[in-house]
Amino acid sequence: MAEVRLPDGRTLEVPDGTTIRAITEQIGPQLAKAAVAARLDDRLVDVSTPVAGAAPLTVLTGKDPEGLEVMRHTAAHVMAEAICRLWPAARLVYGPTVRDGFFYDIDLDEPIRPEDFERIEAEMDRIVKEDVPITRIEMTRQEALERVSGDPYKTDNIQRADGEIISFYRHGDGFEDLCRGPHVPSTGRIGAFKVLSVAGAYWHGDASQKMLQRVYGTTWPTGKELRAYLDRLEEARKRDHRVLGRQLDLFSFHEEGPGFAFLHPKGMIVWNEIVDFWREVHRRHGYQEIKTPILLNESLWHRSGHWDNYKENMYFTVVDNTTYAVKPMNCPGGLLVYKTRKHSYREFPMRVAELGLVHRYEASGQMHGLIRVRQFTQDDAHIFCTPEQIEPEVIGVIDLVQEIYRAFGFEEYHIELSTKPEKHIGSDEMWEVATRSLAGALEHRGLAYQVNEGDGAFYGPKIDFHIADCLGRTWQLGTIQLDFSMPQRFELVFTDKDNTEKPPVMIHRAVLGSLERFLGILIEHYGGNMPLWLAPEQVRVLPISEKTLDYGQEVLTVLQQAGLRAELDRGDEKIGAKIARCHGDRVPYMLVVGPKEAESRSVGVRMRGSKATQTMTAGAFVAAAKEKIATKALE
RNA sequence: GCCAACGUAGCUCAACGGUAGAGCACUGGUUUUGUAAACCAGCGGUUGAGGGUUCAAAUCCCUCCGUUGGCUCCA
Repeated sequence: MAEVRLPDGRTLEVPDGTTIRAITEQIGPQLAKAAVAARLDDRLVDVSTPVAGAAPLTVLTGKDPEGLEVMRHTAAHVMAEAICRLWPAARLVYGPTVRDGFFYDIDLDEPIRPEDFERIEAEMDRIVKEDVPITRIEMTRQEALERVSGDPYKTDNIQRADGEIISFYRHGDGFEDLCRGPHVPSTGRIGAFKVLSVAGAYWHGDASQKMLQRVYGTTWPTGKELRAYLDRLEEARKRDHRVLGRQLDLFSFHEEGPGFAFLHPKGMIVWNEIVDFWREVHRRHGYQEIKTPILLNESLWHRSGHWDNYKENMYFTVVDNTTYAVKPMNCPGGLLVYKTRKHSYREFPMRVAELGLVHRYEASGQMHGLIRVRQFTQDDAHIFCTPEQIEPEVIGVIDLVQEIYRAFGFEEYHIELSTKPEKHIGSDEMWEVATRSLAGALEHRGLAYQVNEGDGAFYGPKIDFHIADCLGRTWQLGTIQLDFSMPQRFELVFTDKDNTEKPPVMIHRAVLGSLERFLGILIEHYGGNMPLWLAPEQVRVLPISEKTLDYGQEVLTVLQQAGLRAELDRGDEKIGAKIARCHGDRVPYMLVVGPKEAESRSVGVRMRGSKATQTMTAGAFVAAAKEKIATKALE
């Protein structure tokens, strides 16, 4: 007899070899109908799996995250079959689930186009209606290799698979695919699906390999959930910083300068507020600030190693037969400043910041609004210190990063530690010491992090801070990079206690990363609704009619005298229209002034996003607003 | 850079072989308004650029530029 323990604590005794499906039938017809897969003894399995011995069993339905993932995985297979029916020449490569959906990589010379999606969905519908059982076939690795012989992709997949038992899944008569599983019991059980997009993807993510067609889709337990998901996507697009940037007149891009952002007056207000705050925090954390040139002689870049390691991302210009590079990084210039005089251990740690404008040539396909550009301002700093000071300094930077992110309301970010890449300078020993110090600092602060082997900068390992945009794509903001190489290349020294000259350790770090990117992420984070301290226009005075325009002007003067960024709506529209426009412009406060308010010398305060109004004196409003600004209230 | 799609008025979109149209914005006028968009009129386009096919091209074909979604690469 087998003994399965259910999540509610019950134990069921069934004969060995009883399938999970039979057990679900025993528990209840509802569950039997809803079951898509199961977790048996901590393994994800098909419901057709027989049980033996004693094991915990959790039956999964589309409501469980794991069950939904199984549905999505099966949906990928169903889509693959549909595509194979429509394009018999298609070769299947790899079809995993991703967040909120799945994709299948397909090798097919004829392009699959968005107008084909309906045909694919119709064919999938047919497969779903057929509702054929999905069965698992197991065999040895050798048998599996023979079964797929001639198919380079599946052969490769088998060679990469773990374990000696290789499984295939088959549904209907013809369709079979190499797969670890598990899958839902039949093709009728994949929920409400939609084919979303198609894009090129290199085999194994290697640009030297063939480009495959990656077809993306999603599926949800019910049509209602599918529609809710599509609505969410639609909503997310409204938060897109490129859309809001145009709508709110913050910035623009032009064909004349692809990848170079033009900041408009309102965008500059946000920018300057960020910079003011940044300077205040950095002064408090013991940073000095410098500014170095954008164009520097090519020879400097030979010395720094950028010529050998970064040339393809750099811009150059020739004047008087001399080649200058447009700086892609601020460090070499900062090192020239360091070398203008002797340094003592007493100055260390020396924290030198620079809001440096850098240019990096990015291939055309990777630009993305403000988030990925060819010219950006790094909130850079270089910390010169002794080896003993590395860990406390890195901890200090981590604390600084957390303080600044918190001020903007960023609670969700993740941390990555990147190690030695193939193309690098410096000895293996240096890399090891540097990498250990970074990990040590993270562990000291008890922060979880993910290791990216081989993803470091060419001069040292790094810690990166990543934040997601409106569509869930994550981007790197802050970074802490250790560098034992650059000081050697530039023969930097400091005089130590024992009166000998030694090379300092250099830490490159950025908190916001790129101001442009940060601004983009910030816009999406707030959906354009900037907190009061950042809002380009903080208050708008709305007269009920021209009759109270004069009083409105008076209130405006009070607001402006108090240092608030305020405007007066002089239009002759009705008050409802003026309010609607304020919402569109994302103005945090609306002050309605009509005859009543003029009479009592007050203002009717209405907050963005709310219907409630409150009457108070202009002075009381100013005091409350200034308090919010001073504390950088997030509302 | 690669794969696919897209590019029409300032913005959002329509017209899909027969000499470009709407809403919003903008300008002028009417209205003098009480809490999420009053009314009328006007202005506005060598349809991203260049070439080709055709009696005729926004529409079909080619090249380039830009943008979008991915891949690769990075802040």
